Parts: sequence; C-alpha cells; structure tokens
Amino acid sequence: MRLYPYRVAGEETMTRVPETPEDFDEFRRWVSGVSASGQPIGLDTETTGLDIFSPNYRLRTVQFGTARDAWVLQTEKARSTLDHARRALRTIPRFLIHNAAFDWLVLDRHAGVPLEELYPKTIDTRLLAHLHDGRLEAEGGTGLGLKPLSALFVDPEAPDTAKGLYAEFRKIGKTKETGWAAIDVDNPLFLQYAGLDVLLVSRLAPVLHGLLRKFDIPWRLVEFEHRVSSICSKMERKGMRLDVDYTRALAVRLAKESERFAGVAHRYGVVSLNSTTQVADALIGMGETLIMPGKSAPERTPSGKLKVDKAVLLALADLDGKWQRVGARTPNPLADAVIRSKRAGKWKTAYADNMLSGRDADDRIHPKINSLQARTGRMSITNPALQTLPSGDWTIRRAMLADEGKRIISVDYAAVEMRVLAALAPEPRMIEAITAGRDLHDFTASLVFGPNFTKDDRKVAKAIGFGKVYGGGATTIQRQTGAPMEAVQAALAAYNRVYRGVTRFARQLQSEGRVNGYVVRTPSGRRLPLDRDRVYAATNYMVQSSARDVLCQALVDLDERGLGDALLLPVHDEVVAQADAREAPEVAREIAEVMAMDFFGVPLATDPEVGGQSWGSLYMKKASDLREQDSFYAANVAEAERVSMDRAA
DNA sequence: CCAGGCAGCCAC
DNA sequence: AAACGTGGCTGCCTGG
Repeated sequence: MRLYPYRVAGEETMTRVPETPEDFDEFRRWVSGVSASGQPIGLDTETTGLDIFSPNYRLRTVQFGTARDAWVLQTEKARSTLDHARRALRTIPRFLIHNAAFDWLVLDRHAGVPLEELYPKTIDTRLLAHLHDGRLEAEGGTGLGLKPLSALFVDPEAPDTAKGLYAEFRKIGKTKETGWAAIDVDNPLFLQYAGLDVLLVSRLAPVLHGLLRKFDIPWRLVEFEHRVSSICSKMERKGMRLDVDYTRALAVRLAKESERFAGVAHRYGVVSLNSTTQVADALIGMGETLIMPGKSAPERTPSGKLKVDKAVLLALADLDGKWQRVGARTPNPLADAVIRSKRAGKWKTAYADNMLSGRDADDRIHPKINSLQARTGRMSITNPALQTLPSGDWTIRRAMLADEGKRIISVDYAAVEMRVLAALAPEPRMIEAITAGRDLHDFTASLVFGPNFTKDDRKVAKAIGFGKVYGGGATTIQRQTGAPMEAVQAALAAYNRVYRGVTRFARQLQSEGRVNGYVVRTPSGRRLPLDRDRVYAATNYMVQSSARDVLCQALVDLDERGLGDALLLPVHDEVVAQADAREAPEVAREIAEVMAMDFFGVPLATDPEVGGQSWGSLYMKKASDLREQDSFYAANVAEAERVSMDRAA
C-alpha cells in the first residue's frame, strides 16, 4: 500500500493506493463499512482527457473517499483493479461528485457502470454550488470549479490540483492537454492530487448543503437539476451522427475559400487577417475613413483601437446583414476579402474541423452538454458549440444526421421570452393578445403606432420588445432599426404607457434586488445575484432564467413520457430530436404537445417541424437549396477523398 | 513554448 | 436618467 498523508483544513488525511491482495482486502472492508453507514462517499476519476468518446480514451484511476480517507484505484493497471472499483461503484449507496456529468459518462463508457445506476445515488457539488451562486469568479461569484470552491469553503491553502499537475506535465515535456494521458500512473503528485479531489468534495458538500438551507433553496430544485443533468448526459452519451464525407468535403471547400480571399487581402498588405490593426491600417492606406454612415468619427473598441468588425467591413464591402449588395457605394475589395476569408476560416475550424476531430469510432459526435452553466442557469453546449451553428445558411448543419432511417425533428417555443415576460410582469394586455393567438409584435405596433402601422413601425415595436427583455435602451433600438432618435423615444414612451405592467415589473425587480442584498428570485426558487452597477439586468435575468427552467421542465416531462430516447439536443428554446421516418410527424406532434405548457396563466405554444436526414434540411428554405446540396455533394466529396489520400501519401 | 487576455463573431 | 442579456471558440498578442 502506498500512503500519502496530507493536511486539509488543519486535519490529517490519508490517501491510500492499494497494491497487494491484502491492500485490496482492506479496501473492500472499508467499502463495506462506509456502505453500511450510509454516508455519502466522494467519487472522482482521472482519465486521459476530456474526449470521453474518442477511440484512444482511457480511464486511469477511480477515487473514493471521505473527509479523512481517500482511496486511489489504479484501474488502468489491471483488470482486477477495475473490478474492485466496479464493485465499490455498485455497493456504495450514495456518492458525492463534482461535475457528475463528466464522471457518469466516463464510468458508463469505460467502467461499464451505467449512468442510470449512478444518477439516483449522486449529489453533484457543482450543481449545489451553482444553486448557491451561479457566477464565475470573474463575475464576482464563488466560481464553479472544485479548486475555487474548496479554497473558499474548505481550506484556503488547498492546492489547485489541476494547475499543480500542469507543472508536473511540463517536467516530462507535456502540456496541459497532453499531460493527462502521459503522466506516470505511479507519479506521487498525481496520486496525491487524485486522492485530494475526493477529500475536498467530501468536505465541500456539507458546507454547500448548509448554504442552500441558509438561503432557502428548495430541495425540489436540487432534485430537478440532478434530473435535468442526467437527461442531458443521456443525450451526450447517444451523441449525433456525423456525415463524415460531407464534412471533409466542406472543410476542404471552406479552406480553399478562406485561402483564396486571404490571397486577395495579402495583395493589399494584410498578412494576418485577424489582426484588426493590420486591416485598419491597410483600409486607411486605401483612403477609407472607417466612419460608419451617419456618424462623424470612426468607432473604437473599449481599448481605443479602431473598430473593424463585421458591421464596418460589410458597410465598406457594400453588403447588408444578409450579404446582399446594397448599391450604396463601390465595394472595397479588401474589406470584402477580409470578411469572406474570416467567415470561411472560422466555419472550417470551429465547426467542420471540430466535428471531424471529436467523433467516435462510429462517426458520432458527443458534444458536451452543460445543463446548468450560465449565471441565469442557461445551458451551454461545447466541443463543438452546437448551439451556435450558423442558422442563416444550411451548410454547417447539413453535417449532422439523424440515425439511419430516421428524420430530424425540431420543436421550438413561440416567442418564449416575450411570453415569460408577459406572465412574470404580469402584463394583462400582452397576455390577452398572446391568449388570442395574435402576433405579439404586430399587436404592439398597433398599440404604439395605431392600426395602420407600417413595416418599419413593426420593426421598431419588435426591437423595443427585445430591448425590454435584454435591458437595452433607445440608443440600441436606434442602432438596430435605423429609425430617427426622436421617433424611437416617442415609441418607447408609448410602449411604456400601453404596457404599464412591464415597466412596473422592471422597477419593482430592481428595488427588490437592492433591498435583498442584490439578489432576485425566480419562481422556481433560483437565486440570481445582480451586479451593483447593472441592476437593470434583473429583468433579463428573470426572463432568461425562467425560460431556461421552462425548457428543462419540458425535458423532464418528455423523459417522463418515454420520449427521452428521441432527444438529441436542447437549444435554449428548442428541442432537436429524431424518430423513424414513418412516425416522425406523429412523434414531433407528441413532443410539441408535451412541451406546450401554461406558465402562470400564459400559454407557451410550440411549433413542431420535421426535416429529412440532416439537421441542415430544416434550414433549406428554397428548392434551389436542395439542388445546391446535391451539386455540392457531387463536386466536393470526390475532391475531398483525393485530398485526404494526398495527405496520407 | 505555453497559458491566458483581448477582440471579434456565431447562436438564442 | 440611462443602462444589450447569456454563452463558446478563434487568432492575435503578451507575459512568464
């Protein structure tokens, strides 16, 4: 037995690494003892990295522990060690895991213990921490990582085990990415820190429980978040099929496009297209002023640099937001080349390449779904960021496929944030219009501008609606709509008169926040800390957080109704799913029915859509899109094969 | 050489 | 009085 003593919060702890049969007997007796006591046991894993589903992935150690005793099982060393870990995973009745979504999937895939078995036994300290304070350290919160939380609530001297290991990785010539797989499994610091993580999680949990009691966080919310997390983990485990041939071809095409336009930019002296300084200098050298239409000076970034973002470049290239010619000026060829090259480059690396590199042996990708991420509780999806795929163009989403013989389904909520705002305020006139099934922006425009409102009026009404949800003001609405400032201000005043409930809600929320120590509460019981200098954001937080809770409730309801297997992804106000081709319309209707709900007297309507095999099919608006897809396929796939053969050769 | 901050851009 | 919210990912750039 290898022993690693360590002082945590002034108390002696011991980490044990069993080696001999007698050591493992002792581990088994320890497991029996703690199981009989019923106390929750800290659980953690060390692995080769974060890409759980990639073909070369390995589970390296499994750790169990209490506040004083930790065990590190070097499962990669022997099948029998893994069996000891599996027995413990099945015997121990309750676990404490920090960020369980990760360890569930690791153990599900690499230790053969299904997440369905682990989920009911788990308390996830990351979820507890988020329910206490969902802000990152940079936002003034406690942070959500084991390190910052332990430093705050367990022991200020607790080492950053990950960072400490990076230094160890450097000694063997590895980086923070490559070190996890390369470090010797007998490395003393590695074993020490592996044990420390379960000692810390065991000590963190009771502190967080106390804080949740202190702040009256309802236990049903804790249970709800664990349920949501398990449903998202099931989606992550299933993943989504990738059309590898198409994606390879797409990557080649995007690379060529990016290179071609980069070549144009080079001719104007721009070497690094992402260097805003170079681009600004070159444009000024061509005689451009960088002054946006209607302005008297060029815009600058917060640090004072000349702004050369998409809006500036599109204007110089004589293109509108949809990349169509405006006809207002002669296009600047450099501006045009820079935006086109950057877009193609980003689409290639952030989307196409990421999809290809993250796929498993069955060509499925398993994006990480963080069920409780933003300070409002909003979810996020990473590796790749599937919630941010371009929606104005089908080419990226076309890479993702439903399973063989199935079709893609999408069901989204209609104007969910506006409806949630109407319900929370409450705003009777808005609720009436929603209940009557009217288009909300049309209705608002008719109230603000009269029954004969124009298209531009509707645009202003819509911008004000979003402005209320986001906390924006007249300046923002002016910028978005291009309407004269006086007209925007008059419309805002009219909006505030007709929707008094919204104005009152925003005011009350802010004063409530100030009175209650800069925290507001959602109907679900979630605490939303406010920034003192941005108390106006309270309205947005309430709306965004409640809309998130609505979608998560829908996920739970869908799972409850046996539709969990159909789910592929949550996208803020939308669920992406799949079903056998013949049943797809029926399944889509069923999902839409389950999702539709009443939110404090306001109906939340849903809109089911059934596509073809690919996710992109839902974004092909015209017949020409389908033809383009076919010709793309014919032209590019063969070429991509040739390119990858060249590379291999 | 690596890690992390900044600017910019993708989504809802 | 007015106040655009939440994320992830890239390349560039700087500091260690």
